[in-house]
Amino acid sequence: MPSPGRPERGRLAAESKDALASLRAQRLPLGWYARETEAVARALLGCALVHGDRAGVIVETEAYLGPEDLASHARFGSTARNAVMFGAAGTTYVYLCYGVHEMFNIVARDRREAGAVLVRAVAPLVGLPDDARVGRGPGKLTRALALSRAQHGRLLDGDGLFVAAHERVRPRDVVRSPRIGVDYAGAWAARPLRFIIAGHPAVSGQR
DNA sequence: GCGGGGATTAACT
DNA sequence: GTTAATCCCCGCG
Repeated sequence: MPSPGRPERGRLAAESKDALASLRAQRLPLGWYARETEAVARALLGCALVHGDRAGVIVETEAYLGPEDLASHARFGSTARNAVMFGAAGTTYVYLCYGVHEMFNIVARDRREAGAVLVRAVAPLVGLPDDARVGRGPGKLTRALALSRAQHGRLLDGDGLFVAAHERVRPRDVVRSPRIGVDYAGAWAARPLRFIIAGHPAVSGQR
């Protein structure tokens, strides 16, 4: 008999499978990302980020607007690393930060160039320990969801890696603030391009 | 090639 | 509050 704290393995797997199937049915089409970058960053809150058999609810994002945005990697124009930012909306942009952490971004823009949204935190949803800390922060979320540069440049239209509509977030629960860790960007550092679900335990910068 | 620095995190003092 | 870890990008010459 399985102990109360440790559900039987087959039952857990079946629940996860159902949850992932439901998410797949709610997958956002690529056209959804072809809008103003800020709007996408806001709308991603409450959506599920799914990779393989794991998923998290997005609770924190940042918008990087394009070459004119001095906090964005696009500020140097198109380079070997960031070229995908100048490509199709709905493409992943994954890079290594401080030689240690993988950062997961989604290209999101209308006609303007090179907009992208950094996903900074997720709450556990499927296949993750029920602990808000595992996805709290951009480097930790990629580890929790097993995302790395191996996923760089992929379109979010497959079954293995995608974003799905999940929870509706009320406007009054969304808070904007300056982006984290971009003090080098002059006036751009002060712009309120970070979006969080207010008070959510998985938002970074707590305890 | 070289040198400076980074969209972070955990472990210190 | 400070710092190490640790890789590779980018600008410049």
